[in-house]
Amino acid sequence: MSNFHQRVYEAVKRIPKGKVCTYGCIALMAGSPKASRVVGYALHHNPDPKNIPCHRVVNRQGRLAPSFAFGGAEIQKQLLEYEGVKVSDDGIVDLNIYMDWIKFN
DNA sequence: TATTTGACGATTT
DNA sequence: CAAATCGCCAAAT
Repeated sequence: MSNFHQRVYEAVKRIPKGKVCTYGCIALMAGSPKASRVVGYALHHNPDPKNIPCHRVVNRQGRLAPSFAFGGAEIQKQLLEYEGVKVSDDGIVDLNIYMDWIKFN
């Protein structure tokens, strides 16, 4: 298994409950700031759905991935709200609020 | 080894 | 504001 995917998985697992992270951010933590695409690719494989909260991962706009297909954007929205994340009707989250945990990493 | 592809990002039209 | 385009990187075939 490639070290890169491994890094991505660990990074996603590190996301605190009630917080979210962007693909680019995970890519940055994984060691490649530009590999945001690969992050999505890795999560798409999702070898460990029970430990990998993909619903906490959103795109740069704080918007739920349009091509998201793990059950529908509504599901992700509900999951995030259940964890205390405010989600707009369009499925937009406040990155300014939920990205602040990153500076502690 | 080379080509294709994809849960993205940022910029331009 | 929405669609199109280019750039980026690694995995899959």
